[in-house]
Amino acid sequence: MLLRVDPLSPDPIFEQLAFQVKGAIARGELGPGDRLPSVRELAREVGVNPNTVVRTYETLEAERVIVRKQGAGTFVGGGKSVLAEAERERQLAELAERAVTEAYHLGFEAQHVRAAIARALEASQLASKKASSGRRVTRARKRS
Amino acid sequence: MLLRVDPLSPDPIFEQLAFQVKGAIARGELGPGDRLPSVRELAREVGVNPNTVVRTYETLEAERVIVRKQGAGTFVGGGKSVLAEAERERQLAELAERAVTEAYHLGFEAQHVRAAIARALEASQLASKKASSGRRVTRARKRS
Amino acid sequence: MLLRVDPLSPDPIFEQLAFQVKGAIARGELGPGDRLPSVRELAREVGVNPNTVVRTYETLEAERVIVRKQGAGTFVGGGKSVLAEAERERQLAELAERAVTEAYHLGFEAQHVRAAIARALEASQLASKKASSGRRVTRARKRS
Amino acid sequence: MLLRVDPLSPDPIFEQLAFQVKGAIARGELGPGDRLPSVRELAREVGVNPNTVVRTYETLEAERVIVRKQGAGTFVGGGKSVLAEAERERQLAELAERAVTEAYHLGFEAQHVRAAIARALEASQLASKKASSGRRVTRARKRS
DNA sequence: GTGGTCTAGACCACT
DNA sequence: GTGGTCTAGACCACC
Repeated sequence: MLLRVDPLSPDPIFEQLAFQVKGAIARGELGPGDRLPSVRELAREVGVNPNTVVRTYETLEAERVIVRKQGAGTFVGGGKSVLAEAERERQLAELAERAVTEAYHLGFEAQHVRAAIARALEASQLASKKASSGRRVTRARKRS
Repeated sequence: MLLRVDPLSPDPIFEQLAFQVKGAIARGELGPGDRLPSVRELAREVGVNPNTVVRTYETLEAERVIVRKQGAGTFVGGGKSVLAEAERERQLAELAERAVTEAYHLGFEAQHVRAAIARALEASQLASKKASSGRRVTRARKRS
Repeated sequence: MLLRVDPLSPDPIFEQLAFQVKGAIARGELGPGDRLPSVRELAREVGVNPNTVVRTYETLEAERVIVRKQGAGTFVGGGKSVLAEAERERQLAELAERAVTEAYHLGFEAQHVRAAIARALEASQLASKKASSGRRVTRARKRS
Repeated sequence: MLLRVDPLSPDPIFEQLAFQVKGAIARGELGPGDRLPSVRELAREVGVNPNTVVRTYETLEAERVIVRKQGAGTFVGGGKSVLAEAERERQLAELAERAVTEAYHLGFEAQHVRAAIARALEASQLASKKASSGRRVTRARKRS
């Protein structure tokens, strides 16, 4: 897994890292049980303060994306959302509305939005019907 | 137009308000030339400091969504994006990737994401082929 | 970098400061990645309220001239315009017309305007064909 | 003379009008002694409050561009700047620096700036060596 | 330490 | 009346 930070981005570093980890999982590059780098290791790799990596892992753990085990390390979680069905639906609707509103103000039309979403889905695990087997194939390829 | 703020949200108040204005425009509830509430009026309505509303309007003006005219009021702008094509495409791709990644971690699959986007598009101006006439129809309906 | 404000100017303080920062960048005294004074430091130096400096930095960030990074500082941005070609041309034509009209009413003739523009170009990064190397030379000189 | 205001412009209306009058003079469409519309007439033509036109004429009179004569009307002035030589030079240098700095941040190079200035000069009275005769020719043509 | 947000309240400029 | 600017001072988030 290769993470990098863009020092010219307005987004906080810990958020950039957290989003990249979530993206790697969504693309199948990382799966349940996979071990993440230690705080010190990752901090050295991307050249940031260890505190910032700690913040990244705290954020991801709060979202149940990863689990940190004392003395053992940090691992990708099972991927099950712990939210109630209604809350999940609400968040999905909200992020969809957010995307559509922003796209509207960028001057795009419905077809462009659908195409962009299709491309993003294609790049993710969500493209294939059988997500779990698809993920393993991807990872096997990367390791060969 | 009815705006409200959630004081418990991690998003700043001025951004909550700005997004709601952008949403109202995207849904066609507000169109080019329409007048927004005065700074003091909106501040009173939602119970925040006038400076916070000023901040909201500043943000929206910087994005070319509205224009503020001293002594006259604040109005919805023309709506044309002034960004280069490459930048617009980049922002569209980024917001699509973001939406898909978040949806994945909420446990949704491709079909759910497409459906949510479809619903959001339906609620927006982007649903109809002829956006400008669509807006007028929507507003006419509200008045009948 | 030495900034100062003229309290008697009709231009607002935050704009005076913003223009001086843009000028320093255009002259090559500041380049991509360089750090600007902290909000509190600059506020103390020029004798204004920190909020006014925040306003300056917000304005410059909205124009993509600088980036503000919470906890880290404020830095000069990459410098690439994200505006569409047509918009850039429109703004260039407008500022040229404005300059020429003002010069006319000051009683100057074409040759004076061309000479003044030539002098201003000479003092900027735009004088040399290779802008990026030119900047480094300028800064190296300042340090010797 | 045809003046118009852009309600979507962020510039104050009185400034838009004042700049257009100065532009018409710089282009030779108006010359010394020519009569400007009355306040009420101009206010009706462009559809603004008479107070705004009063403000426009006050601004132009303060800059010695026009003269208002009680009961007679408002006329274009002689065009002589009343500023000291040093102050005129300072203002010319400042407006040139302003234009160059803005052009730099729009991503233009020296040649583009020179070309834009050349085009603006061409559209103005400053293009011809003999400004006064050139102006009269232009006006004669318009009236024929 | 850095920037980010918000309140409170003043005074000015424009229509 | 409208928006525009500035000060003062508080508290929070990030590194």
